Amino acid sequence: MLSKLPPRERQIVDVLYEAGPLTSAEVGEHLSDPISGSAIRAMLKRLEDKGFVERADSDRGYLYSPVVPETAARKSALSEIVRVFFNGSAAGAASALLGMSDKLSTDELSDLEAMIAKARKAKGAK
Amino acid sequence: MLSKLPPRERQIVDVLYEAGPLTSAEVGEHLSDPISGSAIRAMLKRLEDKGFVERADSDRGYLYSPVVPETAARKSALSEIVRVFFNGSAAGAASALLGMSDKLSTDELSDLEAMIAKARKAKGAK
DNA sequence: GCGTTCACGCTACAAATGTAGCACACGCTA
DNA sequence: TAGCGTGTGCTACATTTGTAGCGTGAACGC
Repeated sequence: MLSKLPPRERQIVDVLYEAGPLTSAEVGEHLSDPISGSAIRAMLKRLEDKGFVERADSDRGYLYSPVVPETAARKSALSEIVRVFFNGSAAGAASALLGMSDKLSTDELSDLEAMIAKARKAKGAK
Repeated sequence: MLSKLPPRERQIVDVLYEAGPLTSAEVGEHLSDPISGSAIRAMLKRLEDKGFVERADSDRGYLYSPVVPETAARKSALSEIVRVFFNGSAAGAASALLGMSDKLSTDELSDLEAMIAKARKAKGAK
């Protein structure tokens, strides 16, 4: 689980999820507070040893990417928040999300309504 | 920010958010993998020094609680996830939340629909 | 008054983390 | 070939974490 990672390492895998496969140098660029290249490489190695990231050869050097599929990581992260901050209520979290950002497009709102309709339907069917 | 905390300390503040003000002993009870009482107290002290938790006297001993208001912590945590896993789209995250849990009550669904309607309205007004 | 039981804090210490520096290998170019 | 620039890894080291043990003082029961 990602939540077992120390802050810096967590930050590294985060940028990996955020910006896809990256070289160690690119990871550094995406970091808000920069550290030396060798420091990053050391982190990456530790993460690799722990099994959180994997790397592949490329003409530009090694490309690192997270091992845990993004969908699983998402789910895990969301569950965590729902449990800790919303008393287990996914709907509460969703609601907070809606209230948080005022920059939702009409399309997005429609999509959400569709999701809700679907959920309701599934419920009825059951 | 909570994301700067090491895993164990993070875990401690999490139970504090989850279960409100607690004594150090109670924190231990809420921990999935138990550790010694003095270990917990040491953590709590560090968290206090760092300014993440505060404590108040009570007849049953000190009661610890997070310093950062829960609403702020929620928002911060959600933003984090939205940025890392959903490319900045809050709607995407909300959608994932809906899809994740099949145990949403009709009431909750209605609430969400109301939120959406409100968001749409605000958008139109703007 | 005396032994217990809590609730705490302090000290100590092993392990993990965060970081930098140095050295090496490879591909290019003057 | 000698001299760069790049991309890597290894080693070392200070700091931080994670954890337990011991000592102390207050509260409680006998």
